[in-house]
Amino acid sequence: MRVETLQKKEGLSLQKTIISKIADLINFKNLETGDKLPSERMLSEKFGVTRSNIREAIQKLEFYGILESKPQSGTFVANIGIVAMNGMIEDILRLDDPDFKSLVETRILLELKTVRLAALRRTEEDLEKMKSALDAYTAKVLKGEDAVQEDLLFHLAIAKASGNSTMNTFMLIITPEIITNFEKYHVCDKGLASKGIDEHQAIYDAIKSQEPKLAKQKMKEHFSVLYQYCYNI
Amino acid sequence: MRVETLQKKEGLSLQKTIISKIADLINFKNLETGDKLPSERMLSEKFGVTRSNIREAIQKLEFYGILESKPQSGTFVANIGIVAMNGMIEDILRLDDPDFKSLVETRILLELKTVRLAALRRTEEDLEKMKSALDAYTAKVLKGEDAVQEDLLFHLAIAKASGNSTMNTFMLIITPEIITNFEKYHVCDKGLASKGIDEHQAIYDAIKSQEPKLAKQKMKEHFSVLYQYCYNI
DNA sequence: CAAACAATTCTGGTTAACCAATTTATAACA
DNA sequence: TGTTATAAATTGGTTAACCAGAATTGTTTG
Repeated sequence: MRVETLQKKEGLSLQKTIISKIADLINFKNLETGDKLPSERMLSEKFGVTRSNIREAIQKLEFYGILESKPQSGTFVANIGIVAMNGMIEDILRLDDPDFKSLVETRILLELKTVRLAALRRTEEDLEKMKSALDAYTAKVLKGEDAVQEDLLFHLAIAKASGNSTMNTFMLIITPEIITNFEKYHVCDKGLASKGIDEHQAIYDAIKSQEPKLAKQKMKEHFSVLYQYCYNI
Repeated sequence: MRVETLQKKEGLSLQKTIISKIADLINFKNLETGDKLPSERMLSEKFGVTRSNIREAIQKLEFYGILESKPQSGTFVANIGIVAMNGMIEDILRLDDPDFKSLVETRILLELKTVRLAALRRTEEDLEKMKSALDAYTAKVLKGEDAVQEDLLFHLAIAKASGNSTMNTFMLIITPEIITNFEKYHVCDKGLASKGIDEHQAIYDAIKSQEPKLAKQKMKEHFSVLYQYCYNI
């Protein structure tokens, strides 16, 4: 276990080293938007690491939109400028793993927005999805079973109904970590389950009747426990 | 170009097919949290695709926290339950590429929060970072040059100062796309550049003097043009 | 001298063989 | 029979060879 973690950290810091070296290279050689990077093979030799290491680093920089790989051609500096690139790489290198409070804080922010948008934009199909998720949640709770998953599926259905694909994606990204941490820390109290049903129902009704402010208000009430966790403790 | 796009789409739909098949497999075999998936080799044979394809699909599901690969052991269903998994996979499969308006809408939401948090939590070091980004932006604008990058670096510095690593990451994710689309659609008007300096300065001052509400208000004013683009046009 | 063509080199992507660690099966011993 | 020790098979990860296509260079021809 300790070895695995260590290796992972070593691997991560190796990747960071490579990213940093690539950034240095771009700066030192004054590469500009659209210029071609040295080939992966050349970089791997130059830095004394394997081509796989280089590829991983490049792929990460590609994910953040800094580089762009074209098959059978080369890897190029994307059309964000050098200044932005340097700033972003600096940020990427110092990125910490998200802590749970950051996650919750972000979730609350996102959901207060998605629920408002959902109330404005939801289609009939969206309503059906939310309804079935809500029913599944209610059924589980009434049986006295754990319903964290169904809970979050209802919230994801709202995100979907918001019509904002970026927020939908972000909700998908943070949801699994929320689930695991919820179970780990036992944040949610089972005694509040039946209360949860009413709250969900109220949110659903507000979305159905297309009242954005009411929907946001109901969501806020639903999050009151989370608020406490996030800011009071 | 058309061929490349087509191939990419084919590759993407192939991946979606595989993801879908993996989900079917988990459901059909009633695999539960912690259970082991068939080996990559077996899956590749079963689905009639290469192991690389399988690995990519698994990695994507790993990114969303649905699966978990352990070296020299196997790939396992993560400890989010089956119900949540099915819901999430459904969402993942239908995820569209984010449109620009979603992006802008999300950016506005994030920044109105990060600027508030930054006003509350900023350290002296954060202030220095923001100041230097601000100076770089001002200098460029006064020289009459394009300063989209410096602009966004200032905003990223604010995200950093918010102390919320999740929001910081999300800002990093959407920033490159914002930059390229800004340049493509010429959303920002150069005539407004000097106005931008004042607005940035006002935001910085509010953060420095730790006035969250004022900071949010100033950011809102700064975004007025974006608001118009996002909701009026 | 310039333009068109051909062959060679170089590119990122892909595939298959390899590796070390793990798990399982087998056997030997108490 | 139960337990431990050992060997064989299986795992995800890694590496290196391979591929098709793009880019470049060199040659030839008008």
